[in-house]
Amino acid sequence: MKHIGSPKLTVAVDCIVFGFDGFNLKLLLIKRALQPQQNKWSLMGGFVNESEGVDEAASRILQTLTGLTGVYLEQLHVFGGVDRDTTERTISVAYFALIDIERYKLQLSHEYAAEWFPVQSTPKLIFDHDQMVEAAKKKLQYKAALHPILFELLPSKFTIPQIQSMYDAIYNVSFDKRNFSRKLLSTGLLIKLNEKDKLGSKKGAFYYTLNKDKYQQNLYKILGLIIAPEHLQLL
Amino acid sequence: MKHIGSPKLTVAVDCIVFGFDGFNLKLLLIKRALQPQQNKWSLMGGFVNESEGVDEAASRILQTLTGLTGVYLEQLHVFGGVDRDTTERTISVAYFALIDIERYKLQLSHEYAAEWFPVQSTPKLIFDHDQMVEAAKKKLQYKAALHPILFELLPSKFTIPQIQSMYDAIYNVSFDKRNFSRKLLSTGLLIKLNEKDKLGSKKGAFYYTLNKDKYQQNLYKILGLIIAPEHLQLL
DNA sequence: ACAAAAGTGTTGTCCTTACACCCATGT
DNA sequence: ACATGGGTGTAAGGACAACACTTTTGT
Repeated sequence: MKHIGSPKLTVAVDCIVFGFDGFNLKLLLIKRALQPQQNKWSLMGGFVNESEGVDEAASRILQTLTGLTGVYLEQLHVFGGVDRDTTERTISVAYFALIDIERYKLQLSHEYAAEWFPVQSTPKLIFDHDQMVEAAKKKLQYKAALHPILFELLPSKFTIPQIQSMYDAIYNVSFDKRNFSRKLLSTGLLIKLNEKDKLGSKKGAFYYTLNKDKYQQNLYKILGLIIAPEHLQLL
Repeated sequence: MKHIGSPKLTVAVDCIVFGFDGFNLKLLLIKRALQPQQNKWSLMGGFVNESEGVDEAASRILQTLTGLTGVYLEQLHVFGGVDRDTTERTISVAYFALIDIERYKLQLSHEYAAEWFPVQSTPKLIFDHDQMVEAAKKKLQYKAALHPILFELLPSKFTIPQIQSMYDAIYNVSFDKRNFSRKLLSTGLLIKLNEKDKLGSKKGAFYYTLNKDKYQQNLYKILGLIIAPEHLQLL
């Protein structure tokens, strides 16, 4: 192979953003402003420029389309098939993010065409974006079984029943509440507050906050959290 | 944003190939044939063409440089920093693979400039390839703790002590041989043969083969194999 | 007073770990 | 006969799952 000019390709980034509103797991989608496929729903996507890193491009694109800043984005997978984009040959680096819907409610204002959809009932998306979402859901289930990442989805104050409904939603099961709360509290990641949330029940449920120091330390650890690894059927 | 021509970038692929020779975990490297950085050691890399998928490009490049075919390659990560390639702006999709060194010994003949290095003593590699190798080692440790993937590294016949020395090598520890073999056998993935390997000891160790059907079924499962998740300190 | 969800306690089972001995064989 | 690594057995402790009842309060 000689040193001729190397081939150049269009490189895109697409962001899968998950959120939780206290009841349902949701997905952030946007109505495409540009051709082709105008007005169809899609993930937040855009092209990587010559002058920026791929990770930076992802942050920039997410911010441009939704106003969201400071969101932790993680690489998911490269979708590089020849025919994935029907218009021109494009490879796409997919990213995914978890955010607390309430916290970003203001940032995600009506200036933007982005909207939350329950993950069970999303519209048909353009290109191979549905595949990307599927891959992201699997990765979320996989990681959440081992790492306490789902706290990213929660507001700064939350109750244990709220967390459980999130786990229940993500795994489509309902965990035993006694064992669930015991396991959760045993991590030492939660700090009990003296306040109660009275919306979900008559009795009210105590609020907790995240012990942030401990959370940071445990992010890179594996916790065997909540769901028994043997019950997972994913890669 | 208007629909102007989208920016185009050079997209490369780099392959990190792990192997095991019965004693040490090894890494396949190649002496670079082309400018720049000629004659320096590097991963197997090349450019993605307009007409091929990224995954296909990875297979093609690995085959071109080493003769290896039919190797399972898995996406590792995209390295997309602006300055990672000192020559021109290039993004690289890194792949990693596990192979049984003996099995591919013939394919990997002297026509090719690829060589095996013990992972502990690899030469300095070009660009950010050392970072890629680090990331691949972590991923290997991570995945191997949960999935029985390390069998990919083993020849069709192998002994339990051999497997253990592989795990010991990968995690830099020495597991208790009694608990190790019990745990391993409890997976039901191994079939005992009537042959013994007499090279490693006077007594000789029984050979086993992989129960392939069961292995395929379990690949997508999580097994909590060998090392206790709590002891892992990796992401 | 009753319905509805929160919260807490116990027990048995299984899995994991730690540890000690015997076995087969080449020299 | 002895040294070397291979192979097995067991008992104690810890983690997990299954399960039932009391508490609080809005209506």
